Amino acid sequence: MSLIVSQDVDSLAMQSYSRKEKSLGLLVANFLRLYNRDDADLIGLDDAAGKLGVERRRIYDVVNILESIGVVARKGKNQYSWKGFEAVPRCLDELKEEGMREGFSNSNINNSEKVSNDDEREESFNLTPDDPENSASSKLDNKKEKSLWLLSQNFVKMFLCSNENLITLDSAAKALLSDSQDPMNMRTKVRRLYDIANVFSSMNLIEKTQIPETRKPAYRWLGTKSLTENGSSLFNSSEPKKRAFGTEITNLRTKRNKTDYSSDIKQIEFKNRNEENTEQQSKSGANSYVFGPFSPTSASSKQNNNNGPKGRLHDLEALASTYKPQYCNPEITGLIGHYAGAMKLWYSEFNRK
DNA sequence: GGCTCCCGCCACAAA
DNA sequence: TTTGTGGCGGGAGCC
Repeated sequence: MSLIVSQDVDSLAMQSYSRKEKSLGLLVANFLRLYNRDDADLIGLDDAAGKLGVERRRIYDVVNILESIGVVARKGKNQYSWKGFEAVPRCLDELKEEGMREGFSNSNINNSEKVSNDDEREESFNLTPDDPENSASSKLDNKKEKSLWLLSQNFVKMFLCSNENLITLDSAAKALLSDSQDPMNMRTKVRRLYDIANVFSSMNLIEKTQIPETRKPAYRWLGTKSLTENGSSLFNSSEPKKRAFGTEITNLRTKRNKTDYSSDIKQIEFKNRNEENTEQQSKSGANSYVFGPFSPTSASSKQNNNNGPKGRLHDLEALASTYKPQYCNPEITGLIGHYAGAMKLWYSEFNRK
């Protein structure tokens, strides 16, 4: 088996980082799948990050964008409440109304149009935008103006209020840049619009397409129909899941990531804690694995039904295949190789005796 | 080679 | 001072 393991280790090392599996779109789909259920109420950011196996920072991106269309609402520090897809149509109506008032029309998509400032978030930013003396508040104003939440709302307004069927991110960025047309600002804004577009695409609110004449990538508004019709099933936690963040790791940490064992361990622990709730359960075989002295803490209570050495060996191999990308940093894989070798020795001794 | 967008640094606010 | 929040842009994967 050590041969198998060492081959696995080698192949692991060969595997590369996959960007698609870490996308914000996929993350948001998993987020929605996680919380789109009847008993969902409060969402803790740490909890979400832990369950989805991502850094907290990414959860901020997700909730900020989702908040902009009313799926979640900020309750307080570290906490959001789940509003659900039912809240979206109403939120979009309000955004459309606002957008119309603010002049988000076809004519000013290529204008540097302003930014809305009449919303509940103002409370948390505590703005006094009319006070030029107040540099702190103007800083906040500036920050707010650049927030993902607001950018997201304005992006939606562009779709809702303009007659334009297709909107490119470039034109959106130009239209939404309130201050300058500085290329650096443009680049930054476009980056953020990519984030937002990915989230909305994964929710089927918009769809990526091309402008027929120029073949330039553009987005088309699909609206809430597919969201309200499919949303409940598409993101329903009772539905069979696709790969969920943190429950099945297929991505490797290579260049893009610092070596972070704690998150590896956290993900293992989370997986074991939640195995019974995941689709992975039946095929992983890992939940029946008896861990050795180095088992994840939460796994210790799981007992193996298959007590024979061969069964264990089989489980070990199943475990190796189930978890193999998890251990893809040199130190961890080296460690696994070491213990796999030791266990092989132990099993052969055991069989002989 | 340009497009796309993940990742995490770091500034700033809040506790 | 610590913790929470999230803007920002470098740079790497993708096409």
